[in-house]
Amino acid sequence: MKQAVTLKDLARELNIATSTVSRALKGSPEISAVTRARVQKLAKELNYEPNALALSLRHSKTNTIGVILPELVHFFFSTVISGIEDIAYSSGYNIIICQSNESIDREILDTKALFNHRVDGILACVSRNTSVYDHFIAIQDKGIPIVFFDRDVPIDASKILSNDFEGGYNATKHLIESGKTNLIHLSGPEGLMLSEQRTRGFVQAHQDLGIPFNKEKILRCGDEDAQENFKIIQNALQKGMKFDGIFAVNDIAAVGALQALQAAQISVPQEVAIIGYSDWQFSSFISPTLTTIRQNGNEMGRKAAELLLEEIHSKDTFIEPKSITLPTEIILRGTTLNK
Amino acid sequence: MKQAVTLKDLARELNIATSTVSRALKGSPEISAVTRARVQKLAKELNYEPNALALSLRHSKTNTIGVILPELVHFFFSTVISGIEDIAYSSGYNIIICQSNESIDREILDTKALFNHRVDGILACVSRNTSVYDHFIAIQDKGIPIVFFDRDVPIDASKILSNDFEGGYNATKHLIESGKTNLIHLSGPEGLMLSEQRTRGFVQAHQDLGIPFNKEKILRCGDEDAQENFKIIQNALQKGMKFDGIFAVNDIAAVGALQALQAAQISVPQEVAIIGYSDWQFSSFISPTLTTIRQNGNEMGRKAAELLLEEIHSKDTFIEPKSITLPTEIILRGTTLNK
DNA sequence: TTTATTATCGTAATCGATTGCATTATCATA
DNA sequence: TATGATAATGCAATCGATTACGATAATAAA
Repeated sequence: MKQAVTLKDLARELNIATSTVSRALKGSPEISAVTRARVQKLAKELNYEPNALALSLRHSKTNTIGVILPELVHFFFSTVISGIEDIAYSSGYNIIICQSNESIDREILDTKALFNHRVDGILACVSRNTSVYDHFIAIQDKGIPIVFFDRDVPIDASKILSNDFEGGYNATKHLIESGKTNLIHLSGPEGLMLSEQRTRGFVQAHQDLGIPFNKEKILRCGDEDAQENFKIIQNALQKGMKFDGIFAVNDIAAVGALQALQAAQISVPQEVAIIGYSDWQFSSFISPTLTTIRQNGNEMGRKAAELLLEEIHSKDTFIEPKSITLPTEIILRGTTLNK
Repeated sequence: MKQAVTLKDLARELNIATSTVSRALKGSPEISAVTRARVQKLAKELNYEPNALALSLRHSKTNTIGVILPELVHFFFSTVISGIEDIAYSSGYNIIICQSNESIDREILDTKALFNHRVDGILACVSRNTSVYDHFIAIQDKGIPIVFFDRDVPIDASKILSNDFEGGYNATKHLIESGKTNLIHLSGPEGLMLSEQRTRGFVQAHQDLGIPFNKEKILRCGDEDAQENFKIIQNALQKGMKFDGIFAVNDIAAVGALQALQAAQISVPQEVAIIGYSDWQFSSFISPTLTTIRQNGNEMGRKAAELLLEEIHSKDTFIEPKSITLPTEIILRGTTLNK
C-alpha cells in the first residue's frame, strides 16, 4: 500500500538525522544553508506533509475545538457554526462538529469522543433532554474548557445566551401595541429553559401592559413541526377558542399556525396576527411574510469561540466564567399589523 | 493545570508496568484476575479514557472520515450528512466536516488539513469553482480513498451522483404534459455539471415531446438567491417575454420567480406554472406549495459512506471505482397543474 | 532434587515529530 | 601545537498506547 512520507523517509534519503530534517524544514538558523536547501527541496518533491497526530501527541495540543449541537438541519445553528468558523479558522483552529440529535445518550458519547480526540476546548449547546450534566463536568475536571451557548445550563462555565425573555416580551408587546389583545402562545417543550423564558416574556408583557392573562392562553406545542402546530390551531378553532394574535416559539410553529388560519379562511394579519421566532430562511419567502424575532446566530458563534479561545490560551491561570446575553431584534413583516 | 489520566499514571499508582495495565484494561487472559480487577477498578475511579491520538498514531488508523462540502446551510447537504452519520457511527467511525464555502482555495486547505489529521478516507462534494483537481489526486496518491458525491468530477474514483438529467427531463415533461408549452428555464452556474445536466434534461424533453425550443428560453441565474431570481423574472416580464411555465434549477430560484409573478399579479399555476429542484424544507410551507424534484440526500450520504468504508477496509487490494446514479422523484404540489 | 511447563508480568521497540543535550569538525587564537 | 570558540549535526528522550518477546516465579513431572 502507498504510505505517507515521513521525516524518517527524508532523513534516510539524504543520509542525515531526522532531527536535522525537522530543523531544516522550519528554517532553523543552526542548520547550514546547503543542508536546509537540500531538505526543503526533497520535501517539496516528495510532497511531505507533517503528521498532525504526531504533532498533537508531542505538544499535547490539537488546535481543534469540538462543537456539540442538537442538530445541523437548523437555520439558527448553521449561522452559529459559521460564526464559530470565522473565529476558529482565523486563529488556526479546526473544528469538529457533533450532532446530538436532541439525545442525551448521543451527547454523552459525543463528549467522550471529543475528549478522547483531545480537543483543546468544547462549545456546546445541550440537547433539550439533558437534565444531568456529569458528562460535561467530567470533561471540565480533566482541564478542558467548555463554553455553552444558546441553551442555559446549571454549570459553572462561560455562556453565551440569547435574551429569550426580552424576545418573548417584545414579540408580545408588538402584538399588543398593534391592537391585538387576545393573544395565545404556542410554547416550546417544558424544561427547555429558553422556551420557558420566551413564555415568561409573554406573560410579563401582559402584566406590564395591563392585558388580562390566564393559563389557557398557553398551548404547548413541543416539537418543531409545522403539521403538529397546524393541528393545534385547527383544534383550538374547532373548540371555538377566540384569539386575535399568536406568538409562536419558533418560525416552524408559526407557519403551521398560519396555514391552519388560511385553511379556515381567517385573514392574516387582519383578523389574527402572527409572530414567530428565529427568522428562519423561509420566513421571508412565505406569503404573507412572517414577522419574527431575530437572534444573531453568527454573533453568538463568534462570541462563544472567542471566549473559548481565551480560556484555552490561559489554561493554567484560572479564568472567571463569563455570561453574555445577546439582544434580540424584531423583524417586522407581513403577518402582523405594522403601523 | 489538571492533566488527563494516562496508562502510566495507573501503572505508577499500582506499581506495575504500563503493558500490564494496557492488557488488563482490555481483559486479556494472560493477566491474573486479581490484577485485572485492581486495574479496572482504579481506571474507573480515576475516570481513565484512552488517548485517541496515541492510539491512532500507533495503529496508523484514526477511525475518522473527513467530509468536504460546499456549505452546511443547505437543506440537501444536511440530509446527506445525516445519511453519512448513520453509516459512519454504526461502524465506529467519527466524521470531521469541512465547509469549502464554494471556494477552491478553502477546499485545498481542507484536503490538506484532513490529510494531516490522517483521516482514513474522504467524502467530497467539490466546490462549483473547482476546475483543477490536483489536491484530490495528491491525497489519493498517498493512499487515502476518496468518494465523490452529488457533483461529478473527472477523477478516477467512486462517485454517488443524482440523476440530474432525469430530474430536469421529468420536471420539464410534467410541465408540458400539464398543458404548458412555452417554458423558460432558470439555469444554474455554467460549468457546474449537475446544473448543466438539468438543463440538458430540459432541452431533451422539448425535443422528445415535439415542443419547439430555442436558447432564449434559458435564463442563467447563477447563485441560490431568491432576490436575484426575482429580478430576472421581473426583467423578463418587463421586456414582454411570454411564457407559461418555469423550471428552476433549485427551490430558492423558484421562490424568487414565484414572488415576481405574484408581484405582477400573475396567477400561479393557472397562468404560469413553476417547478423547482431539491425539495427544500420551506417548499411545502409557502403558498402555493412548490412542486419540485426530490433528491434522496440521506440515501446519497449512506451509499457514499458505505462505498468509502468498503474501500477503507480493503486498502491494500485494489478496488475498481464504482459510479452509482440515484433516481429522482417528482413531488407534485400547488405551483403546477396536476390532473 | 532437577528439569520442564505454565502463569504472570516486565522490557523495549514502535508510531512520527520535536528538542535539550551531546558530539564532531573546523577554524582562530595564544 | 595546544586550546578554546563556534558552527553543524547526531543522539536519545518524549508524548500515550500497544505488542512481540523475554524474564521470573511457581508448580508439576521425572
